[in-house]
Amino acid sequence: MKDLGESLRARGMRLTPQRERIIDAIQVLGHATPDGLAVAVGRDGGPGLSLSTIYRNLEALEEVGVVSHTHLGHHSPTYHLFDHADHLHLVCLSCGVVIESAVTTADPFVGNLLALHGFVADVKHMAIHGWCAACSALATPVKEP
Amino acid sequence: MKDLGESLRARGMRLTPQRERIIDAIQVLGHATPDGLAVAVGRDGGPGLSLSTIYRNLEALEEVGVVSHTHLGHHSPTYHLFDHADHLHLVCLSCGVVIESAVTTADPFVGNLLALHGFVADVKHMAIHGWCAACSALATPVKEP
DNA sequence: TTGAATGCAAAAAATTTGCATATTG
DNA sequence: CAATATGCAAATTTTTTGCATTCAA
Repeated sequence: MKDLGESLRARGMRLTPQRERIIDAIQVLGHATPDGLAVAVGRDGGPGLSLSTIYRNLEALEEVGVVSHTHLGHHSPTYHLFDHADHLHLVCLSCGVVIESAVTTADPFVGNLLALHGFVADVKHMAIHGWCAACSALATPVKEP
Repeated sequence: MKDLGESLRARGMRLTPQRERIIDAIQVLGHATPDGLAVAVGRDGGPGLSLSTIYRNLEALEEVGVVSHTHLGHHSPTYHLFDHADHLHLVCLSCGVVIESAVTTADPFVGNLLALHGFVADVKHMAIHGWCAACSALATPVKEP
């Protein structure tokens, strides 16, 4: 990632301490939900951040390309650093575990979609749901998280 | 789909007019969000249904296996008849169009996931995001719906 | 008749917005 | 100094829940 301050300034945005703390927290957490971030940021020594600041900044940072988000399930959009975005997410509907897999795993599928529909797929954006090895062995699929 | 009334009764559930109207509306709409259903059901001649009735029944009907839902995006879980569930959804991040594709399109991908991770994928449950032919031609990807 | 289902209103959760104040560049 | 960000509180939006009443079987 280039210099964060510059990327922001290039767009008329500013580098505030809040933004730095949010990024640090995302880095520590790997995948972070907005209110998971609120909690994490509260633990970094500084004062807590307002939820609205978090929401607004996630949006801003995403625009600048520093973070991106994925939908792991019903509720949670989760954010991660853009650098760390190069994998797709497998979410177990039974136990909720999140597995990361190389994007290349999806290459043949992505190729099919392009060939058949002219559709350029971003497989990373939404998680793939299903059942992990352990849970599918038990063969007792349960409801969604 | 076998007899709906029986499937319900077999589980101690009842076949109410509301449930029939909800199913009819889903059939008409193809893909329906909870409050899209509220509107649609309001147009079928009868009185409107309470939103809570709709939510509760979608859950009930899903348990019985009559309908299932998919996440097309941030917000909307969308419901369809189980019969109509045999395709995966491609959602354009730019124009929002929803394309349906055969599940077999994903077979190689699903096979990879099973081989690499022992993960049994349900590719239908979450939509695949990306850019449709028209929008990717314009090469101006925009934000999420 | 009796337990399941409905409707309404109130409660929760998750985001978004308005606005005065503080801060960055 | 000017314009962007912040914090707080209030407004939205979406879904869930409690409870008295109604209705299917």
